[in-house]
Order: sequence, then C-alpha cells, then structure tokens
Amino acid sequence: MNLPPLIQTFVLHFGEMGSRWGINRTVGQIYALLFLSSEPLNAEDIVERLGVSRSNVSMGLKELQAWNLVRLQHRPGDRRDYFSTPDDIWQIVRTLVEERKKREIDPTLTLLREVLMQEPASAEERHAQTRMRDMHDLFELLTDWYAEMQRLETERLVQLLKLGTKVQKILDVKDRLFLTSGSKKRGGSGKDK
Amino acid sequence: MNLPPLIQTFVLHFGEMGSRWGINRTVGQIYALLFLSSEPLNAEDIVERLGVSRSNVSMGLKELQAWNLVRLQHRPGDRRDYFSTPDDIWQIVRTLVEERKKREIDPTLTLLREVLMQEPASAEERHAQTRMRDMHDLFELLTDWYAEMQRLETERLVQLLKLGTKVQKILDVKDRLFLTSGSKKRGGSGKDK
DNA sequence: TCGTAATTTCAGTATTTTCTGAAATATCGG
DNA sequence: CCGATATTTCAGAAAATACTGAAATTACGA
Repeated sequence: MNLPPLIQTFVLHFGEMGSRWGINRTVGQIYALLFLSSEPLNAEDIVERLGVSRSNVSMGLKELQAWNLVRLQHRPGDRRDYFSTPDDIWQIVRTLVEERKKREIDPTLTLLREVLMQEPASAEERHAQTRMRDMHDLFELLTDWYAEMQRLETERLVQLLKLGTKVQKILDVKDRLFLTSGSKKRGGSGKDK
Repeated sequence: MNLPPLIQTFVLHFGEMGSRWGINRTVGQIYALLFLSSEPLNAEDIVERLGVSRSNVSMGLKELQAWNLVRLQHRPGDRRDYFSTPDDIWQIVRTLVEERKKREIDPTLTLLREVLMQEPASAEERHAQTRMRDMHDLFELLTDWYAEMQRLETERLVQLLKLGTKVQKILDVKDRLFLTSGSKKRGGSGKDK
C-alpha cells in the first residue's frame, strides 16, 4: 500500500468498516480512496495505491457501480475508465440509504406481507404473525418517513435535522393554538425505559 | 430445522439478512426465532428448532447478549437460561441503533477527529482532510439528531415520524408568524435532483 | 479488419469465518 | 464438598468468501 499516512489511516479504517457491512475490505478501501481523492482515478492508479491485483480492483469497481456509489468518467484522448465519488457527501448518503433499502428493507417487507396473508395453523403461528405484523408496521412507518425525507432538498433536510426535537415545542404551540386533535390524557409520567 | 412453515420462512430470511449485517446466519436465525416466540426459549429448545450444534447456539447467544439484544430469564425450579426479546419492538430498534452507533460511528468519529488534528504534508493530504471534515460534520449532525430522538418517548417519536415533512409546513407558518431568522432568498426553483 | 490497450471473467488458491464435538468449567440443591 | 445438569471454551473441520494470475473479451483508432 502506497499512500500518505493520513490517507492510509482512513483507507484502512474503511476497509475494516466495510467488513461489518457486507462489503469486503478491498471494496471499502477503493471507495475510501476515491472519496478522498481530488480527482478521478483509473483502475491502475488504484492498483498502485492499494497494492492489490488488477482483477480485484476490477471486481471492486464493478460492485461499487452496482451500488451506484461511483461515477464513471473519461478523459479526452485516454480510453481508460476514471472513477470518482460525488462531491456532495449528502448525495452519497442518499444513495447508500436508497440502495440498502432496496436490498434489505424492501424484500423483507415483501416477505412479511406474504407471510401475513397466510392462515396460521396453530396458536404458535398466530403469535408469530402478530410479531411479524409489528415488524411490518414499523418498517412501513420508517420507509414512509424515509421517502418523505429523501424528497427534501438537502438544505431543508439539514435544517430539519438541526432542529431535532425542538420541533416538539413548535408542535406543542400548535396544539395549544388550534386544539385540533383530541386532548389525550397528559402528564402520566411514562414507564419509559 | 424443525419449525412451522410460516416461522421457518421468517427465520431463514433473517438468517440470510444477518449475513449482510456483519452478523452470522445462525445468530440471525436465533434472534428471529426468539423474536417470534411467545415465550422464552432455552438453548436446547433452540438447538432442536434450528438443528445446529449446542456450542453454536451458546456462542450465538453470547453474541446477542453482547449486543444487548436478548433478555436472560429464569424459571423457578429450572436452572437453565431462558432467552427472550423485548415485547416492545421499538426497544429493539433503539438497542440496535445504539449498539451500531457504538461500534461503527463512534470509532469512526474518533478516528476522523484524530486525523483532522494532524498537519497535512501535501496538497493531496489537504484535500483529503477537507473531505474528512465533510464526513465528520455529517456524522456529527446525524449523531446529534439521533441523540435527541433516542431521548423521546416512543409515542412522541412515532408521532414525529408520522408527521414527516408536514413539519415543514408548520415551520413555514412559524416563519411567517414570527419572522425571527433572516429572510433568505426564497422561491428560486430548486435545481433539485 | 487489425493491432493495441483496457477491462472482465474465471478456475484455482488463499484467507477468513463459521460450525462442531469433546473437554473443561460453572452452578446449584443438598 | 458431591453429583448432576447446564454452559462455555477451543482446536480442528467445513464452508464461505476474497483474491490472484492468466486467458478471454471488449473497445477503439487506424
């Protein structure tokens, strides 16, 4: 591996992190490298920097493309493929979340719906279904929320995140002003934890 | 594997899903099984249901305990350990997010801070640092937001999630009512996408 | 269409991870 | 402390995954 120390630290870290995410070490390292690079890199650049085989890089890049995580570019008069990551880190987050949703959440929701359609054949299965229903509803709530957030412009999304739970206070004000929904019993100190 | 079909489908699915999450198949299956079960199971129960070795189950349960994802209980007059998952699925989500943060995000933030303290030795390292700064700020924003959400009672959290981007409208109303912060240029149709 | 350079594929190898059975250790009631 | 039962540990086997070099394929300019 042939990298400035500061960059190497980061690249190695993301290689390890990748392992915890169903992504392999090399793919993590390639992405980290591209992320830090101020200009697009070609496969040979990556081979030299990371010290892995050309074919490994080829496979890694293919996987990153399947994840929509890299952009492929060309330089005039050079027919090699150059790769880069979006300048906007929020774009990266959006893609990551979107792809993980597509691969993990959506199939799970589909499976849950299928299984929930079936007739339970025992008390055990009936209970299992209520648990699956809970999970289904939770996933649905989260994906609906996510869909709304994904639609926001980044600036507004950040604004909202920075607001955090202060929204609560605004809601309280709204409640007091408009008194729309029923005034549910309040103040019962939660059996939180 | 010795399970009613409906339950088996779910257990197998979560076994596979587990693989994508740095958790191995058996651990995923054990958790799925416990999640669906209406009463706590002991290790031997799990061995019979999943058809894996006793030692594998022991290790799997140990891992789930390290993740705080299972509760250990005892039955009177029975000295085996019985395991279950929280009844409240939101509690499970909270724990999962908390633990993943602890293992993945926090160490990454620490590393980013360390590397950002260092003096860049070249233009390349300087650029790399600006990228790491972007990432650091993003992670910090997200973890701050997360910390606030984690503090909310579930009921309120759900309320907020269901609200989604409708919050936006309320914010707009607030803006118009109080005109507190600077009136930034508005209405330039976003170059969204 | 040919020649060259780039990329991809893939069979085999290396590495890592998971799983098992056997042995060791722990726990409990008496 | 003993005996019985439960759990954990761990070395090695099995399985899964990652990686490589060589060969095949693709892409392109001439």
